[in-house]
Amino acid sequence: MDSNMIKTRFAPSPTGFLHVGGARTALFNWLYARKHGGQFVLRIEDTDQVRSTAESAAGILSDLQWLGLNWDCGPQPGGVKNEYFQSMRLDLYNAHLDKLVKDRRAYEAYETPQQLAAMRMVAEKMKRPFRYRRNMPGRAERGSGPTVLRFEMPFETITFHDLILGDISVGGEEHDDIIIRKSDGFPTYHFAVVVDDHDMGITHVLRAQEHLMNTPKHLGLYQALGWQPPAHAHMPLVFNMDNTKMSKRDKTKAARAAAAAWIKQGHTLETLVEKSGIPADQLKEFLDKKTDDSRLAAAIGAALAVHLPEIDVQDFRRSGYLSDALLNFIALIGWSPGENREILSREEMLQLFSLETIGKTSGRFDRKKLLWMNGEYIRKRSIDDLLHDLAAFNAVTNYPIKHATESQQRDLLAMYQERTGTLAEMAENSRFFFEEPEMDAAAFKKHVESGNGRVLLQQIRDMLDSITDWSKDQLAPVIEKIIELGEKRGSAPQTLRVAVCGGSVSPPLLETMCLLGRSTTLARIDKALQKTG
RNA sequence: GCCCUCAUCGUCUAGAGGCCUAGGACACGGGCUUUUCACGCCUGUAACUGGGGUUCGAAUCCCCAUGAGGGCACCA
Repeated sequence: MDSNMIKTRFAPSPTGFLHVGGARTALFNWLYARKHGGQFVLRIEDTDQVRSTAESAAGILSDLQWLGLNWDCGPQPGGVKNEYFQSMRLDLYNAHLDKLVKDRRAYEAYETPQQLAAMRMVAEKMKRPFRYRRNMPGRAERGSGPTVLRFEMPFETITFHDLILGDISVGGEEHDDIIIRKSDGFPTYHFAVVVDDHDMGITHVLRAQEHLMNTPKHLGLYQALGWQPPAHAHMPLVFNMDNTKMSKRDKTKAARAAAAAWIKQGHTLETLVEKSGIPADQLKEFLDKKTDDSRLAAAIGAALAVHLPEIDVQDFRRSGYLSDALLNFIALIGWSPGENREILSREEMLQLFSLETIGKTSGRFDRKKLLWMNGEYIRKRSIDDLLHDLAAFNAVTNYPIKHATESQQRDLLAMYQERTGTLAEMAENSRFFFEEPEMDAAAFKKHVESGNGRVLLQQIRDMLDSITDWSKDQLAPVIEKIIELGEKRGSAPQTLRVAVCGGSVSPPLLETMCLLGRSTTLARIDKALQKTG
């Protein structure tokens, strides 16, 4: 192995789903490693015993796989915990912890959380920042509280060169002696990252700017352990359009608002319990903001047919975004390939990517642009590729298109490719192919009931009925004739469309009726005729 | 409160002292095309946060102000 080989990592904590921000961090690390023929490591930072779950780790792996961000070292999808889970590396951390204690760089501290809170309060009253230091007065006595290990930070200015932001300096008086081993015996994040990044030979740490102020702490640890630190690069953050942080709370907030609006309309809580399938007590807790479970938010959103903002990678997948489009869009927040390039394949991204072209300013997540880009991807893609995308989409959703045959799916993809922004939009709009549509009353009134709609429809029915071979070739000339029917060009096809599709919008009638088949088409026309009585 | 970072159209961005009358894309407006909805094509509106320097010349360099964001946990 080349000792100069570049090695990056993505190190999520398994306390929830993979967030788009995390996906971007993973992407940039992946790009950097792949571009330079290096390695990309995936490490699960599960040192928080309370919040970490195996389920969440598995979800992160599958989201990364969906995005196509493959890793060279890391957990095995579907496998048991291996050495890329921090909870499996306690011996290693303890060995280095012991060494720091022996070197007198780490020491025990005994304050209770309450005592620490009180100390912070005092500092705040004095309008001074609270810094825990070994030589500070009033430290708790041994045995008086839980035992943690703290690292004695040097009292000196720490300067480092960030590959994106340039030189960053933090004065000695700003540091404090961070906890490196918690009272439960687990290392804290700060300690575990340093040990692991060193142990795994990570050469470049590319992470979000929210970690910028952690870097001096980590550098202090590297120095104390006698290790060469990796290069650091802090990327700009991504926000919502209103400049708020993108978080799962956006989903719960939207769901609560929808529920409140529903109840305000005069509906009862019980009907919501029924519609959403959420037990009453859980629903109440959620609405009272006692829990932030995004699953409940999703159930409420589905029950009330309101769209919740996508935040996690799987939200975007369920909404019918293609992984390539999502990746492309995410890459362009904070990075510009130059030359006015925007739509980029993975290969092109790899070719154009560099740390120098990553910007410094934080960006906003413009869903409208993502929607446009997703449409571009759908339009440019082959039906074969779209079929794969659709399969991945169907695996996590439950629209009727899920149960369609491959040939039907192909036909639908061909029909909707030019007129849909997402697979979910297509799945929703194509419902009428599979189930009897609920008639759009306004459209029915306008195009079928009023004027000579009924007469036109009867005429159309007769013309269609005479077709023996229900094929595109036979249907095409008939549709041409239908277009000319009636006094206003185009009004007859609308009458037919409403009768057959249940609304005034559908793909072109030729393809639509072809896929629908003769008997269904005629039956729906008959039903519409009957309805006009 | 303290520390750190950032600052070009509504949004993502190009721009490394003269190529800037500031370019591209999304969004928005107008038009063409059209069996609906879209797609597509043409076209328009729209920005260098403010103030001081430096320089023959500043969106670009420096300083200050302002604004925005991040960090200050036994979370990562």
